[in-house]
Amino acid sequence: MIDLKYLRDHPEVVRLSLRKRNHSGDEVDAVLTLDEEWRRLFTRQNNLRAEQKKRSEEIATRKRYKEDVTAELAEMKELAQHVRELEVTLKEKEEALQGLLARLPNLLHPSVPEGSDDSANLFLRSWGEIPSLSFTPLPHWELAKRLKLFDLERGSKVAGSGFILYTGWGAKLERALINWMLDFHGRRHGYQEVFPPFVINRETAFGAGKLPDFEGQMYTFTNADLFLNPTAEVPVTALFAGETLKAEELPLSYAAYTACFRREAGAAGKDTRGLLRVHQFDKVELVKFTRPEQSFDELETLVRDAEEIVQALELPYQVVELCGGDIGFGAAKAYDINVWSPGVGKWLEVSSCSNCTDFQARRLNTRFRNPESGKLEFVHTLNGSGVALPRTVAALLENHQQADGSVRLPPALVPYMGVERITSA
RNA sequence: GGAGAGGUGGCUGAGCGGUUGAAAGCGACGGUCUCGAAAACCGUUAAGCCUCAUGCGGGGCUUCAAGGGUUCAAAUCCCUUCCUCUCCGCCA
Repeated sequence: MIDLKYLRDHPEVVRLSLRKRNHSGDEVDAVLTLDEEWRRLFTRQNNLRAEQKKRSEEIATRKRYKEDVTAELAEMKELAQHVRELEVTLKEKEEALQGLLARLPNLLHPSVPEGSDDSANLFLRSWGEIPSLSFTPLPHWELAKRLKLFDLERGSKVAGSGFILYTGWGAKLERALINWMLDFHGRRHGYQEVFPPFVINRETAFGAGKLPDFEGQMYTFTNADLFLNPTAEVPVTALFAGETLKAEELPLSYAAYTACFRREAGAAGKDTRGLLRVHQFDKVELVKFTRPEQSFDELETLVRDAEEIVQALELPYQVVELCGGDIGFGAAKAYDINVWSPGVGKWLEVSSCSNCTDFQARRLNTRFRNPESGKLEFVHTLNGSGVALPRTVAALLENHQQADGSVRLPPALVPYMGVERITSA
């Protein structure tokens, strides 16, 4: 949520930020108009309530002296009715205003590049060499078939297309990667491990910015008002909703594994083969709660932490900064990590790291007391994949495939897998 | 799922429908005392919003799990929902 007061004082800044995101910016005027109406009504109601309270107290005193108050009670009845009516219209206005505000994306950091889609994302750096193989690299679904790593048909049979059944070494690799990533972030970068629920309620989904506009991307239940979690960012960011964190313990860093569920409605075809786009996937997510002045520095270390994962997996990657048109709803600034996939011949997004500034914290009401000012302030929240598994597995298989059809495992994974390579035997 | 108990400020915990935004205690902060500290004593100690002044600040409204209702007036009465605890049932 954007700060309404800020929007009032700096409508131009908000408008420009919206335009950078391919919005018209007219939302700002709608908010301002509604806000003015609301304030007018609010002041009126405020004054009426003050009168009501004052006269109620008078009635209380007069009754104590056994005076007759029937005339007053009649008048007050009318006043109470008036207040009630005003309350209803005020509430309508307020809900409309909140509705508009809840749909405004976060303010972009001024450094975010201009651009309407991912083609305008800014290349920052790359790491590793694209392997030059003596043979034609196979795509991961082909390797998986030969090595019996996952079974797309049977996954479809039990749940539907886009739900993967991992088998044998494929299943073990999935488990190994999860354990290794959690250990890695815990030991090397000091993230505290949490294992959140895989379902989230409405408040949590709203707080993270997934509602009201992205409800369609989540799986819902017919017999409970819950959602299957689309990313661990949602439950972990909401951990301290309504709480006040201690300034001295910030920044707080958490690493969480969850399965992630996404409807990906309408997505089918060439970009969705194998593990490229699925309805359920595993992900280790990194979440930070920071003081406002730290958050952009923390974003840099967050990306580096995620990069170390793909480095240890020996996967060539590039880091790009997302442009205004490609950046997520809650993010003020974001980076993607894309690994090279020789079998598919594409860069695959395996991580997205965002600074959501106070956008989610305001929705969730997660604050800290600033020791300098003594005031309560919203924390900043950050999240980043560290990293998402399916495309990482795809890139791992494709980059480390050998001429003999086996797949070499990077040293980091060997202790977790118990073997140095995956073979069909 | 059934039965019961309960949800009040940072915490513990009072609260006959009418100066109770809320006693008391603890904690925290400030002060007195002290060379310093402890103890003792004194004081301060919720948040959000609107508005005036915009330097401190002033005025008003809201908030006692959440939502609705009764009433001139609700922490207090009624209804619904959520959560916690105990017992039962079911279950890996």
